[in-house]
Formats: sequence, C-alpha cells, structure tokens
Amino acid sequence: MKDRKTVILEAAARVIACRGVRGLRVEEVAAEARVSKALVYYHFKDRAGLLRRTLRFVGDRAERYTRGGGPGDAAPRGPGPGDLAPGARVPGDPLRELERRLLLEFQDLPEVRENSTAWGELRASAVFEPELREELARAGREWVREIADLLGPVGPAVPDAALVSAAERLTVLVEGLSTRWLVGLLPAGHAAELLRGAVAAEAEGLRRAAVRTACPAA
Amino acid sequence: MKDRKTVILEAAARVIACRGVRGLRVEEVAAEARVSKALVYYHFKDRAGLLRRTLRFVGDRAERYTRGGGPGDAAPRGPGPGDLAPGARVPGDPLRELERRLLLEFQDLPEVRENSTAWGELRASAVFEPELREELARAGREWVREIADLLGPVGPAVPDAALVSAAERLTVLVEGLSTRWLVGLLPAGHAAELLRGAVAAEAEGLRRAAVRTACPAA
DNA sequence: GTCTATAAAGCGATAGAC
DNA sequence: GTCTATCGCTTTATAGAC
Repeated sequence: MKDRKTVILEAAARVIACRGVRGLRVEEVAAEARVSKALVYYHFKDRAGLLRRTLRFVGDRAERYTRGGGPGDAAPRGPGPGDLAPGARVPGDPLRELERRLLLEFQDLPEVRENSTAWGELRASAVFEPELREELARAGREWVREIADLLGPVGPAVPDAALVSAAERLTVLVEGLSTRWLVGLLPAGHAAELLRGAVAAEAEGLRRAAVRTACPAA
Repeated sequence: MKDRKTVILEAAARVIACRGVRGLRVEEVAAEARVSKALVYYHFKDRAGLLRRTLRFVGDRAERYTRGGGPGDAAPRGPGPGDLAPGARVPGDPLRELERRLLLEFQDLPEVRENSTAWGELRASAVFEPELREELARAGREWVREIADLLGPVGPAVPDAALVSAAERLTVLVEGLSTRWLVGLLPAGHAAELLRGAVAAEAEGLRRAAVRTACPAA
C-alpha cells in the first residue's frame, strides 16, 4: 500500500534521472506524481528537504538490488551463468563473484539507471554543497568495505590495507565507468570488459603482495 | 594587456569552480569581473554562449599546464625530484614519467582546481545535455591516446589495444580520484598513492600480456 | 492531507543612453 | 564598448478553503 509520500519520492527519483538534481523542479515532481505542488511542500518542507529524502530513498533501493536477497527484489540477473538457488552465494571463483557484483551497476534496468544517475548527481553536487558530503562518505566507506571483503579470498594472508586500496580503486573505477555509460560514451559491454581487466590486474597485484608478506626475502 | 572579454572568462571560470556550471549566474560572473551584466551578454550573446566559451577557455589552459612547455606557463613542479631542463622529457623510468603526468591533476593550484572542477561539471552535465557530449568525447580520446603512448615503453611488443584499455582505466580512475579530492573526501596524498598502485598493477598486467603475445605457448 | 490561487523572489535577456 | 534601468518569464514557497 503506497502512500502519497512514497509516490512523490519515486517520482522525484525519476525526475532526477532525466533532469538531474539541479534540473529538478518541484512542479515537475508534483506532475509526475500526480499530486499538487503544495502537497510536496507539505510533506518535505522545501526543495532541499525533498532532495535529501530522495537521495536517501534511492540509496536504500540500491542496497536492495545490490546485495541479492530479500523477497520482492528486482532479481539481479547478471550476465553470468544460469540462476542460483535463492540466497546462495556463488560457490566458484571468488573473482567471478566480485565481477558479478560490480557488473550489477551496469544492468540496463530503470531502477539501476535511476540510482546510478542520482548517485552521480550526488557526487557532482557534493563538490559545491558540503552538507551532502557526509552521506556520500558513509556510502562510499560501506561500498569499499564490501568490495574489500569480496577481494579477501583471492589469496591467503593479504594485508587488509592492500585489500582496501584495491577496493577503493575498483569502486572509483566503477563510478567513472558508470558515468561514461550513462552519458552514452561507453557501451555496457566495453565497460564490463574494462572492469574485468582491472579486477584481474588488482587480483594479480594482491597475490604478489601476499607473496612478499609471506616471504619477505623474495 | 587583458581585454574585458578575457577578464570575464577568467571570472566565469572562478564562478564555475565554486558554484558549478549549473549554479553559474550571469550576474555573479559580471560582479566577479567587475563589469555590468549587459556587457557579458554583449560579448557572449547569452548564458549558453558564455558557458561554451568558458569551457573551451578552461580546456586550453589545461593543455598549458598539462604538457609542460611554452614560456609563461605555470611551471608544473611535480612532487618528484628537482627541476629539469626546460623542454626536456624525463629520461628515466617511463612509469615515473607517466605517474608524474597523471599526478599533475592533483596539484593544489587555483588553476588546476578550477579546471578539474569545470571538467567534472562538464562530465556530470553531459548526462542530461547531449550537446556537450561530443566535446567531452573528443577530449577523452586525446587524453587516453596520450596516456597510452606514455604506457608504450613499459615493455616491447604490447598490443596497442591493451595499451588503450589500460589507459582508459587509468584516466577514468584519475577522474574519479579527482572528484573525490575536490569534494574533500580524499587527501591528495592518498589519491597519489592509489594512483601509483594502479599504475603499477596495470604495468604488470601489460608486461604479462606482452609475454603471452611473444610466446603464445606459455 | 489535499487542493487552488497567489505572493515573492530569482534570473535571463533587452532597450536605450553615453 | 560599456553602462543603468527594466521587462517578463520561471520557480520557489505560502495562504487559506475543504
């Protein structure tokens, strides 16, 4: 049972996806949600409030499709092999699992495009609006932590700092590729290929680091 | 002898650096340049014209500090070893030269910040404004080509496609790191460290690719 | 909670004098 | 080329009825 407030948030997400944060007009959101302008102000106080809540709303959705899981999710049906038992972590190559996870950002689904666009806008806007930075930083840390954990199994005894550095590079790269993909400068297939190359390069680097840690003499 | 037109362009670059492309107000540019609003319209026709010319102006400046060169330049005094004879290409390790080149984007100079900010805005805006894409694509291709050429010397007989892929990843990474740096989420030192790690990982990957090309049996 | 109507402000753009 | 003054549209935000 969707209340009007949620309807407005979904509408705002769609508007941001095609006009950008700074192109968002309260009136257009109201029209998209089929409510009056005044109702938007009633629920969200002002334009800035609407923006804040929409960004959080979008962030919550991203967690849903990102960690495959709960019922009712938009099934993250990656480009990989066939389906998996629900909830089962992919057993095979941990690198493949990591790739699959990162490639979710390039699914051509409306929800994914909306989320990627909104996050791109958030990043870009944060350069000029300091109050957006904390949320951005928090989301970034979680995202890096998740990827670092997925990187762990590539080899035994890799120092955590190295995992985090590699994860930081990979997440930054995914963000950049995502922007280019959204702009239309980079087909999803090419983005995927570049990403796989980076994953391979980072994994190789980590294995070498592990060797140096294990036997510093080498 | 700066004419008013140039003064206005410089003012516009500063305004973009602290308000963003989409936060730019013609009136603020006029005030920053200490001229009347009408004069801005006289020289640039309308807001869009001002934006176009400012972006080109900023792009030209970037080439100046990026390829070290002509007289009167802001000397690109990197964090590396001491000065070099003017015009001399660094002779030593080609990887160091590449790193130096990429690290120029993190110099804490007003001009560099302004340029990075403006390009970040251009990228972000292009998601919603298709007419910006061509210039973005052209600049991107040149930048990738330059980095690919710098990557060439890491090993003999590396296929060009591999160089281009690595260069694409590195440029995307630099853009992403630059954004985080501008936002204040990432100190320049940490950005430099991550970048060095990526350069090392990519170089190692290229060397392995070269080996596979040379003796496919391996 | 939701609407219609309207106030108030912001901002791009132009007219016309010098 | 440069200024002052102003027009007119767009957009945010509020008042007040239901």
